[in-house]
Amino acid sequence: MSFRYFVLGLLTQQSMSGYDIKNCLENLAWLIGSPSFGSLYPALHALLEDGLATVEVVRDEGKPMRKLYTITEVGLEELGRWLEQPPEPDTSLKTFLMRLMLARRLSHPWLAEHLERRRDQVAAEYASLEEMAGMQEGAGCLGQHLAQNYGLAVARAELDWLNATLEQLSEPEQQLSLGKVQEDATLPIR
Amino acid sequence: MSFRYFVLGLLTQQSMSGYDIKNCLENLAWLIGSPSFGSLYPALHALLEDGLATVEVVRDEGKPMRKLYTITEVGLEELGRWLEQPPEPDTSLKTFLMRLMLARRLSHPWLAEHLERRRDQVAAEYASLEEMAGMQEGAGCLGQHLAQNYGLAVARAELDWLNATLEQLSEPEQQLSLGKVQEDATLPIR
DNA sequence: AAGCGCATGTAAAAGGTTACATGATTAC
DNA sequence: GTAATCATGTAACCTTTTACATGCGCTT
Repeated sequence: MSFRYFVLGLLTQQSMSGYDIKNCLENLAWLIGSPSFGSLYPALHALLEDGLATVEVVRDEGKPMRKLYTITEVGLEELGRWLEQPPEPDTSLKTFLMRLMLARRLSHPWLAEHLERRRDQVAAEYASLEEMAGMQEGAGCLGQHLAQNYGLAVARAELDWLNATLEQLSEPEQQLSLGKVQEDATLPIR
Repeated sequence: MSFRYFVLGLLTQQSMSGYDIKNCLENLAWLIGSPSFGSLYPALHALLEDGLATVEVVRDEGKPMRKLYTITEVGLEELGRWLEQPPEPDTSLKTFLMRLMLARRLSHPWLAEHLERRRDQVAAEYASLEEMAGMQEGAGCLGQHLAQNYGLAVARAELDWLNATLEQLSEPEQQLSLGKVQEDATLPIR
């Protein structure tokens, strides 16, 4: 399950509690989904058991107790292995974005490869949708026509973004126009 | 589970076997996913049990036996009920597209409402992503920056498409530029 | 006769959600 | 004192995938 690794990746940015993680994923639920506590807490327990993270009970005055999870060395290695896992023909936007979000831990060439892979996948989907649309040539019922158009529009937007970003990446002096980006910045938790 | 109703909806276009359905969804796996046989066949059995569909064993010469599923009157009613179900704050593109694909069975005003609902949802997500991006103002680490941009680009494309389509819908004489659309056209199965 | 594409199906396992249970603290 | 927010956790349930099992008919 990839959520497990994504959560592990989030811990590289900041030690967090289950509640923190939930809050920080809530904002992105649309893009990558947000797990329920019923799966999040067990996932954290599993990270502990596998030695990929450690806990520390924190007692801030005037606040309920929290359990801060921190990634371990072993966790970092395991995460690295997941991030650099080969091909994986996964068409899901979700998985792509989960890895993209952890880009800080990615080498520059790996990032480019990640984006290129996505571009190739989307391009293939785009072509197959176009072919489907061509096959029906004015036929095809309303719903399918609409759904195909929708899919084509989204795919086109993805391809444009990917191509533009890859181009920026290939100009090393530009650094993606992200000169101001702080390497240690974190997701807003609440 | 919405897949069940979607499968039922596909049967309104054509009587199909489980294998047919799988093939015809494979093309759209990118957009709405394709269930495995392990869930598809049981789903079809369930439709039978509930009287929403009937089977007929077909033996074409020189071919293995197939089970053709056909939607019943009761199935049509049940499907109608599902399609017209109220709000449902579902942000998933998948569910939206599943219903959109069955648009033929939707009344014109219902279709517009369906699109408007999606537009409102996407607009809300867009706003919240923009707000998040604003909060970080040049901060935020590379990955989050990229993921947010990606999400914004996709949302923008969706909004453009939805607005354009809604506009076309509001010009009744245009009929969505789909004058040639055949009401009885079907999805290509293989 | 071996292998492949068609075609259907089941059982075990994995993964997730829902609903529930608990408890501290703050605001009204 | 009671509702709301913070915070963690468990168990029952539902769904889905994975892996397996089966069999026809065509081609080599």
